[in-house]
Amino acid sequence: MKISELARLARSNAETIRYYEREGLLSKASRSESNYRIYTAAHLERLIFIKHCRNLDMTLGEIRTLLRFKASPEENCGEVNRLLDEHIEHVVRRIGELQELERQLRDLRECCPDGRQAAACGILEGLSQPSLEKTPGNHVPGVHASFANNINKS
Amino acid sequence: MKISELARLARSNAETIRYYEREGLLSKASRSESNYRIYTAAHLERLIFIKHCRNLDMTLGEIRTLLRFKASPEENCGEVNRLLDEHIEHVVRRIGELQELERQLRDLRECCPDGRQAAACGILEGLSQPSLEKTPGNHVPGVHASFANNINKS
DNA sequence: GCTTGACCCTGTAGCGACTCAAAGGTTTTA
DNA sequence: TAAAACCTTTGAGTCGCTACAGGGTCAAGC
Ligand SMILES: [Zn+2]
Ligand SMILES: [Zn+2]
Ligand SMILES: [Zn+2]
Ligand SMILES: [Zn+2]
Repeated sequence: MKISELARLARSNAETIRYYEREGLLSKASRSESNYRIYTAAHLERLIFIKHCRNLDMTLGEIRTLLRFKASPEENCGEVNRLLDEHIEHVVRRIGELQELERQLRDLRECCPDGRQAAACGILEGLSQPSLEKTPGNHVPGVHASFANNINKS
Repeated sequence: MKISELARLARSNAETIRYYEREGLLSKASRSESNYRIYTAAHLERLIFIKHCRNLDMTLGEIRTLLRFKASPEENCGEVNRLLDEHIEHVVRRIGELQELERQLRDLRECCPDGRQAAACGILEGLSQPSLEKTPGNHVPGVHASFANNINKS
């Protein structure tokens, strides 16, 4: 099959598939006479696997590790289980950060229940106070970014 | 003061400050004879405001809006309050997505409580099943990315 | 006076995981 | 036969920084 059919079957899209090939997640497809990529059922299976992992918010690095284990079925899967445990920890930690964030935001929101002049807005005022800085290791964009981003000193 | 002192006082760093200037969040500093940026207390105040907003995981776009209101104190702050409500919604939605993710990950983890051969690993097997696709609008990297990213068709 | 080191500047590239568009080649359909 | 619908490569854009590289400036110590 050609790339757009593979994309349709995996509910992915062609550009993502080419990207995965560049990144080495998907092995290079064979080519037709006119240089079109030709895929097999094995490619589809692998792409679906990747998609499931991405649905679970794993990084491509984590997925690469899982794929290595899929490729060597005789090895012990302890590392797979450990990877999943760690990833669960990534998600749990991020949930905690966001819950703390929600608390802070709701506190702030209560500073201005009604519409006033901006000069008297409790929210703008609250954001100007130096007291808000207590947040520990937050403002993390993604589930993983808490580790990548927090190499800042702050 | 020069840029690194501003950075120290705001617990930020010089490169970020220059980036904010490029992005128009911080007004251009005046320059010394030797072309160094020279900052005032007003810059510090504004930078601290920005930092608080970032600590609350707002985007630079959201922050830009808030800064506009700070700059025009006679306007009604209803839009500020609305922006905050929407941002709280961003966070709440992301928490929900991540909780669903955590459930799915824990389900998957239970498929392989012990270390086996990778060929028999319940996790690798679970990820290969086509059943996992139920997740609705997920695999979203950040609090906001759920809106930016989900313009994909999937 | 001279060197060292700590600053400062601009400009560019990189991160992750794509997404989009340009500019062209091929295949299918009307 | 011509238009539409594919396919190809390449390069740039997203977000919020961070990290160079390759320079200029400045204060202190010798
Ligand atoms: Zn993870
Ligand atoms: Zn208000
Ligand atoms: Zn928001
Ligand atoms: Zn296992």
